Amino acid sequence: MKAFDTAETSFDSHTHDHRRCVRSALQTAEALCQQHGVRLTALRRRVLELVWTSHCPVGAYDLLEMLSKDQGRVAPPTVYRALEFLLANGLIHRIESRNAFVGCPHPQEAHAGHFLICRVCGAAAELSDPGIEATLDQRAGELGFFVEAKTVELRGLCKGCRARRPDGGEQSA
Amino acid sequence: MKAFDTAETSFDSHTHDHRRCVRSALQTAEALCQQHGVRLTALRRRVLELVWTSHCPVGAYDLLEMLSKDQGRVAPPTVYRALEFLLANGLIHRIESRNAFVGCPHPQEAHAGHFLICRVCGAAAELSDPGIEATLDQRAGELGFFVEAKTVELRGLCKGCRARRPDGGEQSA
DNA sequence: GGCGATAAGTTATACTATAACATTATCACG
DNA sequence: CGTGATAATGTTATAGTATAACTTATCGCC
Repeated sequence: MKAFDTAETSFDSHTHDHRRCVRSALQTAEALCQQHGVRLTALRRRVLELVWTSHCPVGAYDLLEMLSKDQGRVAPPTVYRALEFLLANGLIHRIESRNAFVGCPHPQEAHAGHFLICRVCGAAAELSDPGIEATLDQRAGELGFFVEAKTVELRGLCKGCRARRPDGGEQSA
Repeated sequence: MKAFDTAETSFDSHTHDHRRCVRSALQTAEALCQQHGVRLTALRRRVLELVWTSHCPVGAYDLLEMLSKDQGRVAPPTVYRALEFLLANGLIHRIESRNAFVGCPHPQEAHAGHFLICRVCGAAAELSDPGIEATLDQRAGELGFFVEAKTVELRGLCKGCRARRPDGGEQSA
């Protein structure tokens, strides 16, 4: 597996052309679902698009509200089922420490998502680092533990937010 | 920092003398709170003791129910406030992927908790591995990210549960 | 004993997630 | 086509997790 990260695009939401992210994500999703013989229905596609509105993890009830703007009234299971599908097919990741969801930028390759999450701008950047994987797997292995799923979430300040407010978000004195 | 893990004691709840774990945790907590000039009140102490009933992460509402057995009726803020205190003082950890809490076996040293969580027996073992820390910090650092908090949770099968049911918990055929 | 600060009690409510069952859409096959 | 199996969505209700806001009690200190 090759190293991979999205810190540049994720923590730079203001300047990069985010529509490209979205378009690309949807295209990849279409192709991948086709290839796997699963159905990216209009609803699922729309939820994926909504998750991709930004690089910030978005909550299920936020999605619910956004969805309600299109369709009329929407109930929780609708969005949770779409999320379940997207998770199962690796198109999004769940951020456990926020109860929220974020688009996966490289769903082609099966992988656990490792995240840097900025507490100021809220963006989540995905890492995929063979070093991290290897270290974790090795340590678990030594203890006889068989790993099925990994959650790695680092919270703090991204480069940009650090530069803008070195104190980390307090009002400036 | 030295390497550290609790896989033996955590994944071996049936055979080890768990009362010793509890007693030791409470003693350490007393000492530490004294030392830091914070108050381990009867309530907080009791909640810590309840969290330590086992090596399995326990939910806030489970604690609520247990507490109600002692005291009469107890409302959520009571237990959440105690948990908040215990978290702030490093006496317990929060397991994000379960919305649950587990006692910290070495609260003397400030550290992020890294966990192995068995999906069969439910126990959570804490790792503290300089290698993991270093790898994560380094990778974040390269991307200009300042890490304030880490969540590392590996879910799967512990050694014992693997031996008992290689399939991982399905009914045997 | 009175005062300020910290902790706990109380009530209400917000947020997150799923169970269970009814209905509709899709697709393979005859 | 039609029809029946399967998958997807709609609907209603409820379970599970967490916090806001305000009141009362307790502690430590002068």
